[in-house]
Parts: sequence; C-alpha cells; structure tokens
Amino acid sequence: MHHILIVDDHPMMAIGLQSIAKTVIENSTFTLAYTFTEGLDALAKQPADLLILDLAIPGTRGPEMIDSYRAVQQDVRILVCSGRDELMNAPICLHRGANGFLHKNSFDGEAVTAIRAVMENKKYISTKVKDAMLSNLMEGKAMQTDPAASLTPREREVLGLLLTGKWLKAIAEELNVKISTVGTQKNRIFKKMKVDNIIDLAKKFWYLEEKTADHL
Amino acid sequence: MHHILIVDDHPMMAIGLQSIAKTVIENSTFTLAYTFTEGLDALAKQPADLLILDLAIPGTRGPEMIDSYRAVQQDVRILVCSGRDELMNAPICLHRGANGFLHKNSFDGEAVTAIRAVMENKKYISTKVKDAMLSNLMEGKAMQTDPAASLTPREREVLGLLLTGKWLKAIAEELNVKISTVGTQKNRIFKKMKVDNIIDLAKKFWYLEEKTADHL
DNA sequence: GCGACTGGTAGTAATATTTCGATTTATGTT
DNA sequence: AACATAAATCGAAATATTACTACCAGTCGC
Repeated sequence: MHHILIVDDHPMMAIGLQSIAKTVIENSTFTLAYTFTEGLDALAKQPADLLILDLAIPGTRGPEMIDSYRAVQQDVRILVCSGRDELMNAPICLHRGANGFLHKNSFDGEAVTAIRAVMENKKYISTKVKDAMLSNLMEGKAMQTDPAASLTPREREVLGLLLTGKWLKAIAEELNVKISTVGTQKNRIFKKMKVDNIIDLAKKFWYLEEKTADHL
Repeated sequence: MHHILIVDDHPMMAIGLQSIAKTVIENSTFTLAYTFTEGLDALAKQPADLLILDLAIPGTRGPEMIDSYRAVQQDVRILVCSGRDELMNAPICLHRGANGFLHKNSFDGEAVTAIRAVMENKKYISTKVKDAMLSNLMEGKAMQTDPAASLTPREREVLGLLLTGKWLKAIAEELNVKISTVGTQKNRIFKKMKVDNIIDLAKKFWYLEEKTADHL
C-alpha cells in the first residue's frame, strides 16, 4: 500500500500522471495538490512514498522547492516532473536532492520507467541527460547550470519584472531605486544571459511566462 | 460506441485528457497523437466523434489548424485545449469552427463539463470567456478574431521583425526606410494590438513562435 | 473631378534606454 | 584592522524609442 502525492498546477497533467502511476504501483492512494503550499500541507498531513513535483508551479522559484518538501518529510522519494529544459534542470534537481527527473514531454513509457526506478530507490534521468552530462564531463566542461544561477537576487527580481513588460521607470518605482540603477541591472542581466534584446531574454525564460499568459 | 482522437504534444497531458474523457463517455476508444501531421493521419484513417486538440503543438500556426482537421472530417466535434490566453483564443477558435475551448489550467470538473457539452453538440466556453464576450458586446466592440487582421501588410511585416527582437535601426535598414518610419509603424501596431510593451505583444502572437521553450 | 479614407513615409520634441564609470555597503580573508 | 570581492546603487552623456504631427499617393464612391 503506497501513498503518492502529485503537485502540479495543471490538474489535467496531474490526472495524467496519476493515471500512469496507477499502472506502475498497485494498491496506491493519491493526493493531488495544485499549489506549492497545498502540496506542503498535504505532505504534512500524510507522509507519502512518492512525491511527483512540477517545478514550474506559481509562487516558487523552481528547484529550491525540493528543500521545502524534504524539510517536511526527509525520506520522501521525489520525482521532479517539469516542462523546463531538461539538460539544464535535471542535474540541478538531482544535485538538490531529487530522486529523478522526468520531462513533461516524455512519453508514458518513460514516465513508467521513471516512477518504477524512483520507487526502487534508484535515481532516474533520461538517456539524453545522461549522454549530455557524460560528454560535458569528457570535455572537461562544468555541469550545466541554471541560466539564472549567475544572477544575483536583485537581478533575478529585476528579471522577473522585466518579463512582465514593465518599463524601467515602473520597475524603479516598484523597487524604490533610481531608473539608472534598474538600467544597470538590466544591462548586467542581458550580458550574463548573453542576449541583446528583451525578446530573446523572454524566450530564454518562456517557461516563466506560461503562467502570466493566462490573464492577458 | 465513440471514438476519440486526442492531439497533444505532451503525452502525459493527453493521458490526463483521456482519463477524464473515459469517465464522461462510456464505451469509448482512443487514439493519441503527438504531432499535427500524426493527428491528421490518424483522423484520415479513422473518423472520430470527438477531437481534442492542443493549439500549441510544434510546426503549426495555431488556430488555423482547425481548418486542416475539418478538411479531413467535416463533422468532427473539435474541443480545443490550450494553455494560452483564453480570452483571446477561445473566440478565435470558435469563430474558426471549433465546438469548444478548454483551458489547460482547468480543473477536471470543467473538463468534464466541456467534453459533455461538446458531445451533445453544444458549444463550450468557460464562464470567464462568456462574461468577457458579453461585456465586449455590450460595449459595442466586435468579437475578437485574428488579432493581426486589422494590421496592414507593412505593419505585419514590421511586426514579424519586431518579434525577432531586432532594433528599430536594424528593421529600418532591412526595409530601407527611416527609423522614424519604423517607429511610427511600431506605434500603430502597439495601438491596434492594445499593448504597451514588446513583451505583451510577443505574448499575443505566441503561436507564431516555434516552440522554443523545450529545446533552449 | 472631388472629398474621404487608407497605407506608407518622415520630422521633431519629449521620453526612455544604454553604457560608462564611480561610490557605498556587506561579507569574507589574512 | 586592512584588504579583497561581490552586490547594489547612482549620475551623466550618448543613443534609442515614443508620441505626436504632417505629407503624399492611391483608391473608392458619387
């Protein structure tokens, strides 16, 4: 008898995952949660054998979420399921303590493999990620990191506001700093992210946009 | 006995939809397709009673897809299921001949309602969209169709270049006009599209973008 | 032929942004 | 304590964009 908690802000995706998990783990019960805090509460109320976690749920900053859930139940198996760039995020999540990383574009066969592996206390990453990590290793390159990892907290804050389409003036007012300050931050963000214009920046962080697109 | 075709590039989302549809329509068979052409082929091979269609699948231009499927089977019920801006896209899709529009963030209850309505040959849109359309109507505004319909050819050309992130200067050189001219066009585009900044503009035309998010 | 309208084009002044370099503050090291 | 470093801030000049207005060439209806 196993209990599985699925945290995903897309209910239909959660149901898809549940449907797949049911075929892998017999005799299982499920809780579906649709926000970060809802998920935390659910885990606090009932320990889970498996936590399937969407990275991109609103009000969170991605991989850091893993820590929060581990803090509630230290030994929970965590399978991150994200639509964000796999090559970038899988290593980050595993490094942060996840047991597996499953891309949302994966076919159900891969989902089955991932769930099975994690339930057997093994780590799971896709072959694609394994290969990439291996070839990075052989070329002596450091592991792929979050593109925003090199940004300072303040820069990330400005990044978020820039992606809402706000003007520098509005951002400056919101943050209570001078416009020139925001200009400098924007400049540094562009340089660090190796982009030249706001459109390319937005594309790099398209996955953050999906949430906002709903209430245009 | 009903046959249902689900076209979505996220297999797990497709499974979620299937799982929900199963509870609504008894005695149903399913085909899941993961690309636009796969979907077309599947429909050509076996007529469907219901087509659940994701708008954002790669290699397509959004709502126009509806025409392609109707060309294969004129009387198929089409329920569009998209994660993008509902207020804008739902009217467009229905105007183009879809039978319903379901947002991907909807809860399963709404999905059930939507599927049931469409299967009963009724139209389905969310209350949110209904309200918005109604208030538009009362204010005498026309129903939203193609957002770019009101743009002139030249404006569309500039729009395309703007969405690649090019600066006015580069666009002006490319089109062999003065920067001020491009500035004017941009201004008119912004006004017509009722946006204030390039990010919101890009969001309005998300379906022109190749699905960059997944392979960044 | 004559307004009225549309599409494409610019000029200009007001605003916004980029791009420097420089200062301040906090933190960690020796 | 002295020093180095990273983060955040800001001023000012150089550029770029926006918000106007205006002009001209077609086109349509009459």
